[in-house]
Amino acid sequence: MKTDALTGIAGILRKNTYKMTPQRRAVLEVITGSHDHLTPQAIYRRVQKKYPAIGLVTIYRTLEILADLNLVCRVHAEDNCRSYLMRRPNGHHHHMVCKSCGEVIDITGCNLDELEQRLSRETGFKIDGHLLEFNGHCRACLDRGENDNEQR
Amino acid sequence: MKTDALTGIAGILRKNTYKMTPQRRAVLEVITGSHDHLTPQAIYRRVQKKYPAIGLVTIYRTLEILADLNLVCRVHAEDNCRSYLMRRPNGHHHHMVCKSCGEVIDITGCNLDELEQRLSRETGFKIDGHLLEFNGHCRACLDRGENDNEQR
DNA sequence: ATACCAATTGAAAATCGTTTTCAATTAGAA
DNA sequence: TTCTAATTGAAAACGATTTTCAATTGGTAT
Repeated sequence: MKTDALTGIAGILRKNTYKMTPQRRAVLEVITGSHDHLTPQAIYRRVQKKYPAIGLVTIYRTLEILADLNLVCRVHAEDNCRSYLMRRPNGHHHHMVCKSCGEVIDITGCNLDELEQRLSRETGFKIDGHLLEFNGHCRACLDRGENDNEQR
Repeated sequence: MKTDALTGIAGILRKNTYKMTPQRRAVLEVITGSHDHLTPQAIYRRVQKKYPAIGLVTIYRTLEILADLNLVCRVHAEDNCRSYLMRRPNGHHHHMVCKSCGEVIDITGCNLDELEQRLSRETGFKIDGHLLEFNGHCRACLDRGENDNEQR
């Protein structure tokens, strides 16, 4: 499964004149292996365990490419404006983020279309899109006290 | 009207052991006078026209206080994670931002409660809040070509 | 297998936004 | 007017991100 996904991604990269390198593979493994949203720094630290020579710049560059190709999502939390997540559903979706552990749940089917249409009609705005994220605490964190600190 | 609002704010500041200074008044005049969301830099540039000696640090410090007192809103847009806006409706609301001119329209009544309740029920999450913003182009910009560049 | 070229890499420096430090100034209560 | 705590601006510190550049490497063509 993991290998399949990565070779698939390798193909997508090649199609766009990008190359699959061990560094990029390591970054992808970290992102794929996490259900949390991770900052570039967090990804860096994790990748270093498997690939100590990697540079932080490479993380940034890889993330930029992956985001351009829509392979990863960039999450905008209130506190932390930049972290990344493997793109799981293919279509339009949003995220619900646990403030304690960083767990992210995908949400498909936001019912904002009718609101958008109403707003458009009332204000004359042409609405291109929206940014929607829910934040709170997941069941597991609630159960064990929910007072954990933010993960970085 | 302008003077009234500012003296009202002066009172709120005093109640919280803050002082009303010419610098803070200048910042407030800029924010009050704009219907766009403004970055600290943008506010700085505008305030400088009336008050050239002001320091950028003062802008940051003033914004922090005003946001703490809930007198201004901090807006998180996709591109720009930090800009400020006079707080207009008092309760829960969101913004619709024009990508061309920066015009902001307040939206009260997002119908997300039922979605939140459903998600909560289905996933066990305790949802604290959400981040919602619409972006697009306002009527005026559409009419005159809509190709303007981003404002900073 | 080999050669080749464009893409990629890491280190260091540059840049940007933001925060901290500090000594001098100022608002506003007494 | 006096006094004190709050405020100010400059400079330095800081952290995140980007740019520059010479050296390396992936993958296609041979």
